[in-house]
Amino acid sequence: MTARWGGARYGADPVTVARDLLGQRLVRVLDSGERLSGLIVETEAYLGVEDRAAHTFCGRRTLRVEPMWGPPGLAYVYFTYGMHHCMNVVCGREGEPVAVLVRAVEPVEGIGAMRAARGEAGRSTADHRLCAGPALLCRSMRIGKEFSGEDMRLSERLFVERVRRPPGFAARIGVSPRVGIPNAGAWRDKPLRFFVMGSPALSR
DNA sequence: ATGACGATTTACT
DNA sequence: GTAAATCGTCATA
Repeated sequence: MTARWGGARYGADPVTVARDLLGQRLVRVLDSGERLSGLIVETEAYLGVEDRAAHTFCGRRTLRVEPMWGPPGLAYVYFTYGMHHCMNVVCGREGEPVAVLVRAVEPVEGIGAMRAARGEAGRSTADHRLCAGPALLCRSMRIGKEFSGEDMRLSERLFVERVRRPPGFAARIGVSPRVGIPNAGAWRDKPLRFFVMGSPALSR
């Protein structure tokens, strides 16, 4: 039996959680019982009320972002561009609306089901590209808005499993500015994106 | 009630 | 490289 990742770790600050999630396994269990999973290879930290790029900038608290104000370990899933979903892991202390966006996963289990979930586009997609982007991983792993607020510490259908990182893993972690936030002023350039250097499953 | 805008992806010039 | 797709969410009125 594989141990779950998480517990008190979710309560750390978003930069720490973003780095610690790299190399761990994101698991989605379908209603059929089939497991879809992959190793997390790319994340971004969103720092809450001060962070102009965050949905909770200036303390915004609406129905959509309510999970971010909840206890660490909840999922926050939002819909954007009229067609895409993106998944976050809420972290920090309860009442501190910070989170980590999961941007890319390297598929491990359920690759056939992931490809099927992509529909026509999946046919010509290489395994390592099935979850190479925040909206792609939600589509491939069937993570929709119904998972916003899901408690990943307890859920049987969406959670993170602990993976033993290989020696020297920390040296393979790269850092860069976040993707797709050109209008966030000084926050645009802050080094809050973390990724496994050399992974073929990175976004874009 | 209305208008502007996305924490993106894909297709096309 | 640029642009289209497409609609929920949020701010303004």
